[in-house]
Amino acid sequence: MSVQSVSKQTLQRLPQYLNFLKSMPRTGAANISATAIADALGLGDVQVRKDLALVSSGGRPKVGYDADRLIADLERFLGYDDVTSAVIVGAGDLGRALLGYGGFAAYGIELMAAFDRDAALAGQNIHGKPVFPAERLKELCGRMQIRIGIIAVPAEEAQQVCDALVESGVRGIWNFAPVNLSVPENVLVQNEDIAVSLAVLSKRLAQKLAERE
Amino acid sequence: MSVQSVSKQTLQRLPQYLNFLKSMPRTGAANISATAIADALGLGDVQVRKDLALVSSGGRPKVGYDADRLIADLERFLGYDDVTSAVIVGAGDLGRALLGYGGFAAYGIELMAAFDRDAALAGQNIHGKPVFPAERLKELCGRMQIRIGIIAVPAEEAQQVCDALVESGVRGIWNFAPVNLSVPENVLVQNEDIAVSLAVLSKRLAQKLAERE
DNA sequence: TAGATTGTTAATCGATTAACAATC
DNA sequence: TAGATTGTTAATCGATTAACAATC
Repeated sequence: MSVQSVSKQTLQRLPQYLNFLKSMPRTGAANISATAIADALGLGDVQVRKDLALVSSGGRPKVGYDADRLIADLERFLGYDDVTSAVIVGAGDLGRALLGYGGFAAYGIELMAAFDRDAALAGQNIHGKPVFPAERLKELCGRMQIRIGIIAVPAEEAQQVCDALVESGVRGIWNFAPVNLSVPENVLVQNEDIAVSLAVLSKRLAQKLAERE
Repeated sequence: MSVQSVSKQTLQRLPQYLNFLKSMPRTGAANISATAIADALGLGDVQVRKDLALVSSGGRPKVGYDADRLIADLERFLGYDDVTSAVIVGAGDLGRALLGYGGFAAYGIELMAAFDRDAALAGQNIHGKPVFPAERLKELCGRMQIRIGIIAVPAEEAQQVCDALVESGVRGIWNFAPVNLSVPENVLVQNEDIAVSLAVLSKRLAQKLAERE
């Protein structure tokens, strides 16, 4: 299947549409217009229409889009169909929160297990997923053909965990530790930096408060 | 103090620079060039220089920037100087993880307390911050002059929590629940959508894996 | 038919990159 | 002086918006 290319901005809006559509009360005839989506999310209607055109061809003049079909089209586009196995390393607060997040499936990511250094956690189930001791990481990731590793350990351990994941065949790393990981060229790293949002929030608020003066 | 305007893209890169500079080993003469930063973060050197020019005027030809001064300039620009009080609502896994995140201060956000519906949590300290029962939210937020509320409760409760925060005078809301909150016009909402990153990761990986075929 | 809505083509806007002058 | 680096001005690139035709 060809992977269509899509701009980063558009790609960031698509999950919002999906999210919004899923949260809509499903009452009877479930059609929705691009304009309604745009209003709800504070975007331009033309922009929404253009984004959706990349994903679905189900829009009908005067009627809008069939919500269920649009959800299905968005999920297909975003990867629902070809499932990738993932593990989380680090079963602390953040790791647990991620284990409890139910939305992975919609993006084609299947969370198989967690790993933790703490032997007391190993053997437990968290949100229905098994926790294994860190020593078994390489062995099990190799065996389970894990493609994505999610790093939720303290900054000091992140590089080491990253190396172990790469050795066991992981191709993509979602890094929640505030560190710049070094990886071989064929491995993809995506940094999840809470500080980015924090800065944006802080700045927007400062601007807003300043306006009012 | 005037709040300079800065593009969204630039604003998203500034915390990365700050992060990187802070994680650098501080060995002797601590100068760093825009090119070095760019290489480390996978950006263009001209872009880094242009971003930094908005924040600092400490760059010297041939020498680069003084790392400590650049850190200070970034923090000042990002709001370190004018501190805003915040609370977290919801002391579940995610709330706890946020309470343990030490980086708020660098962006001028001071985390005062957490609230939770669960009476058993109230009275405890988590990562050194007090947890109060949800019933006291309005009273205490009003009294403490809280400006930012961080919502880390399940989706079903988010709107209700949001309303309570707004009533008690909160001006900015950082929402981790996958819901579109409705707020009065003078309140700022920033949605933290893990699904956005997830989608980006999933798509980038699919593209990467497809390339190799 | 008239009105609402989609989808496309052209114009505008903004961000990135390239080229270059300034400086230590 | 020569080379490395900053910072600025102009050119390019890409994304958003506006205008409009198509359609139910």
